[in-house]
Amino acid sequence: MQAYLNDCILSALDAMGGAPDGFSPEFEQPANPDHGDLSCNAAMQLARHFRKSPRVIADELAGHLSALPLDPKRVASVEVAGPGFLNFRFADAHLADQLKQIIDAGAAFGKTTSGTGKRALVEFVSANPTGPLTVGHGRNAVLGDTVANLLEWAGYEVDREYYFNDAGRQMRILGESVRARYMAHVNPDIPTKEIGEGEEVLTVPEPFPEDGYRGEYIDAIAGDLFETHGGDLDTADLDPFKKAAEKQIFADIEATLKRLGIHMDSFFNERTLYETNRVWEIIEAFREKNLAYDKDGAVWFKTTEFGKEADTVLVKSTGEPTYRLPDIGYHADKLERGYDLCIDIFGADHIATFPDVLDGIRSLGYDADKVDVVIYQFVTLIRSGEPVKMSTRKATYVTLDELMDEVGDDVTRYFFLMRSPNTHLEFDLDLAKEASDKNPVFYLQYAHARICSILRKAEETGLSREGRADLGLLDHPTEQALVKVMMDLPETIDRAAENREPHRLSNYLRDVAVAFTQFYGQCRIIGENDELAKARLQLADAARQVLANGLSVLGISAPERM
RNA sequence: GCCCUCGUAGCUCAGUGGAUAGAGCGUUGGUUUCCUAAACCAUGCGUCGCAGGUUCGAUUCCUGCCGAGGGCACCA
Repeated sequence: MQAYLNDCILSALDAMGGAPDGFSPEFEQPANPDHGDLSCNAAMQLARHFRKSPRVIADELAGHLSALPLDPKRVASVEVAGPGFLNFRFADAHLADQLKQIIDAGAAFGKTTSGTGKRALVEFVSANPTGPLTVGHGRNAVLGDTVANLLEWAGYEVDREYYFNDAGRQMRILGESVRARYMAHVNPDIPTKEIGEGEEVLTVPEPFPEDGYRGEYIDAIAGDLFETHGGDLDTADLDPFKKAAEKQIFADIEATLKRLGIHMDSFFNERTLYETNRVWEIIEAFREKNLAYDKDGAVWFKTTEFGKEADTVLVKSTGEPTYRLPDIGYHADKLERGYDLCIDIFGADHIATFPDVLDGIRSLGYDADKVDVVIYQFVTLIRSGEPVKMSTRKATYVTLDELMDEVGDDVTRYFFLMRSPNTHLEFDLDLAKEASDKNPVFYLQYAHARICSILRKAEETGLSREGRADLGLLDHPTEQALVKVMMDLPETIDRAAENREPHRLSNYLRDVAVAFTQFYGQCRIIGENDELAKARLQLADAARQVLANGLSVLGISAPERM
């Protein structure tokens, strides 16, 4: 429709002496229904060009448009309003036609082709296996998975990847923490000590590292080791403890993700980048380009070349690379795998780190424009009106599993998706628990369940929705409003995918549910004459389909009964 | 000090350079012989942080200031 009107306006402009090169009219859906179904601001844009007031230009445009003339099956009216808007009203036949298209597309309605033929990789979660996923990881996980879903609906072929490192300092401390707990299982009389200060004081076995992991899961892993091996494990060797912890924690992480409906296509271990020598090859490449040099026993990256205030370290004097080096290698690897788009989902604390990585891969000759970073702001947990400070190591956190136990899987996903990624998310636990039945997600699901109920009841009364119906009978304002909002699903998905902003879809689905509920409140289906009932049944079924499609993109269930 | 994000209704937040800035929650009142009341209808709620600039037009873009959060390690 917009393409059609675009052409019409351009030919009208030709008749008026032509528009400037490269001009294309802008369209928008007016917020106020009195302003029609689609409005165009061409007259205002061209005020300077024609040296006339927008109002006059709009009148002339409208005149030429009616002389074309406009297809009466699509456009019912065009009028000039406000400072010079051209407001178009769609013909009823057009709406019926759109509804038919929604019905025919069915479960595929909403899919677009903007990414067709392109491959995308979404990297998310990427937590090192040092503890259970927390609420903070939850936002990352749900955001990443939903962005991936959106890209799939926009036509991309999408892979989901989890990047991790099981070799660093954190993992060593993890192993030491488990080992100390294990030693206490073997010898319950082992000397203890106190670590931490104030309210955070914890009594631990003597070998427990000062900054060790305090969570109960550590002791559970140690307990399992003791049950399996008794006291036979050699505590001089840290490796078995680290391995056992990693294995168990990864299993827990995967189980949590599965509960959220998330499946990773691949796990990428940072170690690979060392085994293939890629990181050292990158350093050599940088040296050749005069972007790396030695100083104080470390290898430095000349980030000043890219406008930074200071150079940064690539390899510490201990010989251990900083995160930058493997990250550059990892992104190079992704791009070599042929992806057209690589998306990273990062918390706001990583906001300053990725420019180095992008500069790095760009200077290696890769197309850094294919990398897109989604930054989300932190989740602030509120418990009893107080913010909860979270630390994995101190075990003052709420796990994702606990959250799902409290509020349910669908609410958890929806909560993380209902706000823009770049706003701080205030998560009031008490509110989420106590008032969970007031969560908007239920409103969407309820609308879906209600339609399913109507469809069941219609079937019982022998009313069929199969076959041809006269959709032109749907002329009630609430029916037309519903069709109009349903038509927007593909564009909403496209925009949400393009901007990596799932909340656009959450908000949209609420609009659909509202439009359906208003229709439901004013129009009956069962009990009307057969022709009208059938048309309305198909309309309701289409609304059900739109809700179901949208919810599936969000990864939220669409129940048939509630 | 420098960088990033945010500042919109009592609260939590939407808002594509456009017309009278929206929704949920909360407030108050009403609605059920009727396809799900987990609902609907009505109701009030605003110096869009402040000041400039660009524009026919700015909550939206630019600059400065104020405020909140995050980041500025040989941590990730």
